[in-house]
Amino acid sequence: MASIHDVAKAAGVSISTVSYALSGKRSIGADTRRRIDAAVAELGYRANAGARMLAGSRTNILALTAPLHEDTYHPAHMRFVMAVTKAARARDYDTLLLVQDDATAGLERVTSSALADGVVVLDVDMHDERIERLRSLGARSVFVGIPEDTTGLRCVDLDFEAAAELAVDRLADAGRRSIGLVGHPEGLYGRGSNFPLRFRRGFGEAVERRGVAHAEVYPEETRAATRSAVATLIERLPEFDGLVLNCNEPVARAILAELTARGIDVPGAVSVVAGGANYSTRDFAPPLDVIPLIAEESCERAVELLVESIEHGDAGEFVELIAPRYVTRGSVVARAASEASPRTGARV
Amino acid sequence: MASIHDVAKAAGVSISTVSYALSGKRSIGADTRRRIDAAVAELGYRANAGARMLAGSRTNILALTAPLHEDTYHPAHMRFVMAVTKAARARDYDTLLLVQDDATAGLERVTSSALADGVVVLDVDMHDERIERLRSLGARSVFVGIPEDTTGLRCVDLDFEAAAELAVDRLADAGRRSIGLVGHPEGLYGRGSNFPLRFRRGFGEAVERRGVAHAEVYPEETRAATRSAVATLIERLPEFDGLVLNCNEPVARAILAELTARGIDVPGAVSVVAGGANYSTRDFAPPLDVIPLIAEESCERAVELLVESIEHGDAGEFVELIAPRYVTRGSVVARAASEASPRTGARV
DNA sequence: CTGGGTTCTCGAAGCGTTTCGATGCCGCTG
DNA sequence: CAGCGGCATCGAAACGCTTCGAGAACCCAG
Repeated sequence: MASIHDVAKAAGVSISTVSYALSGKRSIGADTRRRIDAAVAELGYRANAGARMLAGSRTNILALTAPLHEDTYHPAHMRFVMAVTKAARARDYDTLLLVQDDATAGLERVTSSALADGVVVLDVDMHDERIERLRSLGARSVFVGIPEDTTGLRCVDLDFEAAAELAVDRLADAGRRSIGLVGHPEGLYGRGSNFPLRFRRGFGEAVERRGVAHAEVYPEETRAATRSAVATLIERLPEFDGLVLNCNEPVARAILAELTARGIDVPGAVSVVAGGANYSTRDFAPPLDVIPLIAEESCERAVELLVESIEHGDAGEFVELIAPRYVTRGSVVARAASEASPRTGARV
Repeated sequence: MASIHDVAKAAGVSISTVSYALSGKRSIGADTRRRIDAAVAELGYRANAGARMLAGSRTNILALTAPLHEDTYHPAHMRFVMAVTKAARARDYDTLLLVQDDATAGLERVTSSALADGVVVLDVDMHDERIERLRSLGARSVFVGIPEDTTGLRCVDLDFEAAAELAVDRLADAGRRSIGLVGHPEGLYGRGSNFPLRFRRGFGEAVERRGVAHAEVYPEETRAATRSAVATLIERLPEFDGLVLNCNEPVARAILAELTARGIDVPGAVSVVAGGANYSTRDFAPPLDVIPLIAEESCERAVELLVESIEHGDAGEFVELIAPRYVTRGSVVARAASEASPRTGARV
């Protein structure tokens, strides 16, 4: 493997000149630069990563801690992992994957051995054990998600509370007075996963503020569960006419199918909004209004901020919430004033 | 951050003694070892990764090239990524993720900069562009999957051909004479994804050998597609009485549901085997006989072989096929000899 | 012609490990 | 008691890069 030594020799210059030519940290004569570039190309030179880390005290590696839980929804999880990796590469960083038990234990390993310059934290719980670990290690990190106590942390995420409020507001604005929430499976809330809880909190505040009737269900991804979830909503909300979905794609589809099967017209009888959805609702029947959760967006921003802090050393804590965008696809319509019971009406 | 220097001073020994104590490559006096261990613990010492790479010319990092295609089935993909990462950690290796366009381009970067000691190749295509790249780089690698030309490569995977044959044989042994195959979506075969093709090849050979009627369908993951897939099988196979599934879980469930919806009795009228399935069939209705594809198994072995070659330098090419295991759950039963047309019979 | 800037290049000092010979010391054998 | 083999330890030389300080060459103003 060619070393910087070989390049220097081939170009007839010193090692340091090669280094400066490649890093661009000092000006280099045009001719010298040409000869160096030629030598690099010919030898296929690539700086040794270990040497570079040692001398430069920078690794150009980001650790990505992404634990996998029993109830993790793989497609979404994968999308975030990919998004972080892509964003890192765009800034010339590689990504080291920390999973399972190592998602926590590995943090110490990679940071205190200076294997990674920073850590991207995915799948954040409200009281995440990685927070303390990271704090005590003094490691540079960014959370994609907002835990309960953000003191000293840097966090980026979609503003799920605002997203939930936005969804409720749109439904309420359309005259919907009885709004259901289809959330994630119970377990997620139980273990403190941050975004379902934040969404639910926003939902609770919004229905309160708007003074609308409401009910929540948390179905698993099975046909039976989604079926009974719809039944529960109908039972608990006599005037059920609005629905906010904050669940994964298969559940969303199943809920919609169940409404259809019951002869409930969407959006006439029940208007529906998908909130914080990491999937497209364009090919749903009908297509749903949606407040999208775009993995690329959060992850891009998170990596950007992390890399900036690595390279320019500006620390400081912050919580950056990404404002929700509302995409209209026609699944929310004004409620016909005359209708006494929308569901009954729809059954005709 | 404490360096080996600090540890040496704290323990009152030389640097090299600390190094040998930690690596175990030379014997160390009991008392010295105790003092070193104490110093390490107290200082929270952890060897600098860059320095270790440079001096030891080993990084303890594996690159994992896992491109994501349009049609990638995320849960399965994720399972393999996780399995590789876990297996690597068990041997004290970290995993660097190479995705997207970087899945190929990144190979050169990480190997020629000596960032990784070896490469695990996932999601292998029959004519994979990474093969040539890896060959020309002379990089240590292991493929999880079997491409068309394996010259000079090391490959590990479930023996999908044998799995398909096993599935057909079991059905044929049970007297099934008209066997359908539900494969993956067309696109996968088109782009040359290796395992669906290998499974299909095995299926083709087996039905030929056993002299049974056969038909193949390749549904997408939509209700309409699975429905029409079943219709096609029935149409093409007048005596349709056996079915091999080599598709993803949602499709498998949908196919089964469709059979049920049509009043086709499983396993009586049509016996079913899931082949090369990366999901559990235990909670299917009915539970299916299965030849499982266990990500952990292939990935464990792949990493084991890769690490061994890194650490003991034994190169050499090989193709290691993991023998299929057949798990009986009762979805294959002997065909009643009297029945003329099993499907018709089942409808009663 | 001198002095002071630029601009480009170089040598050398690290960075924190691993690893290869020593070396000193011990107990044993002949 | 000399000589020898083993064990435990040490010093120093890499490993390949980055970066600092300095020097050479040149130009321009005074």
